[in-house]
Order: sequence, then C-alpha cells, then structure tokens
Amino acid sequence: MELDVAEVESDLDLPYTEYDPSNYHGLYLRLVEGGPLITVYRSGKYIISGCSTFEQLYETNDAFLTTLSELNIVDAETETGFTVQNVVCTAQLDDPVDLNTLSIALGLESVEYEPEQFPGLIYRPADHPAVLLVFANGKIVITGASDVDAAEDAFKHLQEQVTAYLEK
DNA sequence: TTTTGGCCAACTTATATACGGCTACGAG
DNA sequence: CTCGTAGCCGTATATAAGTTGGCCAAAA
Repeated sequence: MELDVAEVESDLDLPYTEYDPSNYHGLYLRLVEGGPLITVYRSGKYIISGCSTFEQLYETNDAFLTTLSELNIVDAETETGFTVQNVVCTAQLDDPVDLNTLSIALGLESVEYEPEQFPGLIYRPADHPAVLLVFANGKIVITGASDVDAAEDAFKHLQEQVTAYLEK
C-alpha cells in the first residue's frame, strides 16, 4: 500500500509530528506528547517504538489505526501483520562481577569487552536469540529478543554461567 | 575512459546500561 | 581567575523501515 506521508501528516493534524525528507524519509508521529513514536513510511509500513509496556504498545497501535481509518486513509479491516520485533529488558545480578574474568568464563568467542570503548561487556550466547550487556556493578541489559520469555531465558542462562564460574 | 548497474552500509528512532571527555556555569 | 560540579554527548546493543551515497566492476 502506497501512502503520501506528507499528506498523512497534514490530514492527521497532530501537534507532535515531524517530516523532513532531507533528513530522514520516515514520518514521525506521536499521538501523545512525549509518548511512543510511530515512524510511517511511504510503503505503508510503520514502526512503533518507545513503549514501556505491552499495553501501551497495543493501545498506541489501536489508536493509530483507528485514527487512520476515521480519515479513510486505511480500511478499518486492514491486516497489518503487527508483531513485536525487539524488546529491551533490564535485570540485576546478585553481586558485582569482574568483567575481565567473566569474559573468559563466558567464552571469548561470544564476548566483546573493550572497556575503553564501552564500559559494558557484550555477550551473545550461542543458544539464545538475545544480546546481553553486562556491567561491573551487576546491572544487565537484555536486548534483541522478540518476547520477554526469550529475554528471561537468556538472563537465566547468564546467571547459570556466572554461578558455575563462581563455584570453581 | 566514461557510464551504468549492482551491492552494501549508513542513516534515524526508542530504551535500558555506564564511562570518559567536553562545555558551561556558579562560587570562592 | 580558577576550581568544582552538573549536564550532555559519544561510545555500544537490538530491531524494523526506505533512501541515498559510495564503491567496485563491467560494459560501451
């Protein structure tokens, strides 16, 4: 489906939009000030980012589609193929960790750790579809998973590796 | 030699995390 | 004027999207 994004921007008449093709070809929309960002493309595809709950995500999607159908920009029955592609989670280990020794424990082939470039250790577990950033104080960022269960599995895997290493 | 085509990578957004470097500002 | 601090930026991660520019190679 082709969309005239400039026309969509003016039709929607939202106070928080930005469209500057010389900078980026996507139309940025916010239904709520400071809320989730919707990036709309000429192809009719769109991305919603910046939600802190799934509820907020689905509400944003519903409100966006409702608004578009009210303006007859899209059919109310349009199949969007809406799916979550990436979730970002945080977690916390029980104790601080030495990232140099953790690099070896996790296996150098699946770790990137260059403290002068970035203070976090980057861990890509071979058997989990996620990437974990591990910090010396024990804080963790899990990203790249498409659902929370996968992120939790990856974190549990990390915890097991850390525990096994500490027992040695 | 010039032109054309194909391929790939950077661009932009959100978000947590943290460290070094830089700027700005206020106080002594 | 100088020193400290506060705030911000770039560093890195994932992911979708479409455009654009650069690079390389092959054809004219």
